[in-house]
Amino acid sequence: MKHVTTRSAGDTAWAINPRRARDLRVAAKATPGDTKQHNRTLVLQTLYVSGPLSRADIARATQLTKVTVSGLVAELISEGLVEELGQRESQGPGKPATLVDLARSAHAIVALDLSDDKLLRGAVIDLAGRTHARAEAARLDAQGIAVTGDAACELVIELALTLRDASELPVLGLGVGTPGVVDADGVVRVAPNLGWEALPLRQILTERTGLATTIENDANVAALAEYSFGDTSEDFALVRIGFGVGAGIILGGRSIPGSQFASGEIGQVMVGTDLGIDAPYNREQVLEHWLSVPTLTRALEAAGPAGREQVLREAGNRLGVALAPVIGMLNLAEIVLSGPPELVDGTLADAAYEILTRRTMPNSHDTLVIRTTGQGEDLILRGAAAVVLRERLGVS
Amino acid sequence: MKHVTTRSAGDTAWAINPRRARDLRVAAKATPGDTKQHNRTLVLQTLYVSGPLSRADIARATQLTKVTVSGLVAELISEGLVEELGQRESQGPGKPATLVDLARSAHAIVALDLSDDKLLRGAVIDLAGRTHARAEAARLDAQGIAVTGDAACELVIELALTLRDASELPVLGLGVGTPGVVDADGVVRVAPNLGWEALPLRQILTERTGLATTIENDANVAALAEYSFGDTSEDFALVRIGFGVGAGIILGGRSIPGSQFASGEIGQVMVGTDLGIDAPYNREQVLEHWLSVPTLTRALEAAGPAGREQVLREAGNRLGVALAPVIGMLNLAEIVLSGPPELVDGTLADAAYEILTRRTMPNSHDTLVIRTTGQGEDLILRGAAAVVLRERLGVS
DNA sequence: TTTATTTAGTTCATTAGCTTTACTAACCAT
DNA sequence: ATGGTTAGTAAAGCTAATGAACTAAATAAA
Repeated sequence: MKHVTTRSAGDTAWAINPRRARDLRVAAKATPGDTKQHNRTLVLQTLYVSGPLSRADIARATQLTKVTVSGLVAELISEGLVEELGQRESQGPGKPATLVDLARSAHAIVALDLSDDKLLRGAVIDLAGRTHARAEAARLDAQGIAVTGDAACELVIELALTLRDASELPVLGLGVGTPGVVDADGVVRVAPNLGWEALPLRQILTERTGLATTIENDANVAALAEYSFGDTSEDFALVRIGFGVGAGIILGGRSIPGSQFASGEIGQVMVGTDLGIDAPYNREQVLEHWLSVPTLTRALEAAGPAGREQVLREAGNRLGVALAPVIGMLNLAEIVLSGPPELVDGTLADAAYEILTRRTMPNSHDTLVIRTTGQGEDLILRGAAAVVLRERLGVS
Repeated sequence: MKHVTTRSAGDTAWAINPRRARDLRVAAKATPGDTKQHNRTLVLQTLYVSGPLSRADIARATQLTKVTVSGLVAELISEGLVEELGQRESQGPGKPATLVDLARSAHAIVALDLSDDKLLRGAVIDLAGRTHARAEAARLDAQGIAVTGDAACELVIELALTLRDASELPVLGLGVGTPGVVDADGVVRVAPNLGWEALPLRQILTERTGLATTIENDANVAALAEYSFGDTSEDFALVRIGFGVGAGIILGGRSIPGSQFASGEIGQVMVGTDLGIDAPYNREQVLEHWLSVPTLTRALEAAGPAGREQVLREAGNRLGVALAPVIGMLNLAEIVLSGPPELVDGTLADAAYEILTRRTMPNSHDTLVIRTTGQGEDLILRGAAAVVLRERLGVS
């Protein structure tokens, strides 16, 4: 029934993953200053999420003492990040509270969206999410061809400068959502669409604009926007259907960058086994072949009005097939689709959902939600702004 | 070329994700005590991965001052977690260093592996990874049928008690790797194989054994074992081929639990589109149909020696098809396979790799490594021990 | 009208923890 | 011996959070 053996120790000690030792160098010590930083951010975050509050409210919400909160708030006020709003009209006994809030209209963020192949877009957005100015720059040259490489980079710099100068508010930072692979240092490792390779965009923009700059992949910032301003859960993927197809992934409330900063590259994966299970890589069998805006548009034109449903259904089906293993693997709660509503909404999304339920077991999909984004046109701009909020204020 | 508009603010403020406000309740304030806890863990972690060191070495490695390190080390020594090893023979001028190290042979962990359908396994393992005792309990009743439900639970408790009592060292904690879905409170939400549903296993074991207990899914602890003691990167998935097929995922060095604590359920996902793209869910088309040990064994018997390669190749192919979207999506650096070596090693792994390279774009797979685990039979036991180390010492 | 109660926010002394500076201990080399 | 080097400790100081006591300003009750 039961079998017990006692051995002399010393046979098979384990070895510790050598790469972990290296990581340790990164693990930082903590100081009292870190404690303060943490609590400061906690206060900011509380205000950010829960609107105007009294110091006492903040103390209750954060579990910090009134004394500590008063000190932190005073500091934040002196930095201009928080402002007093006057007294709350008293409701019940006790001294009336003085309300404080993030100075939402006192700072702005410059956000850029480089995801479109024809038009670079940008905006000045304040901390309340209000747009104060917009600017666009056509990516086309005199011959009507999209500019790339250094010329495109110059266009981006110009756009950033224009918006920086258009802002009447002090600018907290510059956030950029760009297609391509962006590493943790803000270097665009590769962005075929823009003709960039190993372009240190963050450094360039920081130098040229004087603004604290953050660069991230467009699908990632889109996911962050959805997470910050949508009604998402903590585990979801946003699939962006545009010139290409890419995804941004949030797990446990954290953005997933991938080992090579190339997460979300779902568009280039083969879908289905139409050509046999061991068929070689074939561009006609990758997800983008069915799902990108250019190919979808072409297919819809070719099919005519009668074939429209069929084309959209096929696209949704393929998306479902591609996502099924991801859903099973990650136990996602939600898939958010972003793309032209007339293409994505309805049939396409429905078909994807149906295929997902057909290809994964109920456990994996019975709480799954699939829906389209409610953030509209400004998804990327908002995401770029959210990235700056996260980096500069620890708020998100 | 460029088009700038300045709007009055106030048009479209963003709304903050309402679920975030709720999460805030979890976000905790920091106190000076947290700082100390952090640094204490940092010292432990440093000793854990870098072997015996002098106090001065630790100070250099952690960036803490010698004074702080001396204080923390003194405390850890008084708790019995760290011990002085005597002087290092001097090499060069200066006072010779006194070496200290984790008291690796002074504490033990009781680890249980419930993943096998016939045999519950357990061991007493010290902090160096040496096995001090082993015990097993057959899951079969008098009729030779695997016990489930409460009877299985009793068997687990007995096994834990046996090992606890067999340990001559003080026991730091009890770690359990079990099949099924386990939530953050150590409740087994569902484990069909063991006939458990909503079983508060952690609570039960804590009460019955008096040991600090941690329960996690078997594939997750396997991944953690590989991450702790293998030579993995920070972004990988471990695919466990056993009675079923499940996976554990580590991204950025963190374990991914999934929104419903059910990550890694890759075995129940349909693979390929043999029956058409919109075929209904079919157990004959899910990954486990080709890849689990029982089905593989059966297929190999049916095929005979001549068909062996073909069967293994097909299984590897299916695994590759299922993993391709996951690889593209997560940009994993590595896939680790765990299962009977005679089945998994070689043809199966090779086929999976080849399919992966055929179904994902080079960017996604050109640095991808696929290999089998080097942790052997004790993978789950080691993982269960690693979980306890992580929970109790913050070390991993 | 006066008094008690309640809530907001501040002042002050205390505690916890890390750091700097200064020191002793112990070793090597000249 | 003496100077230089490294390990480790002691004492004082700085930062940050805390608890107790206090003031301020309102409502409710007597």
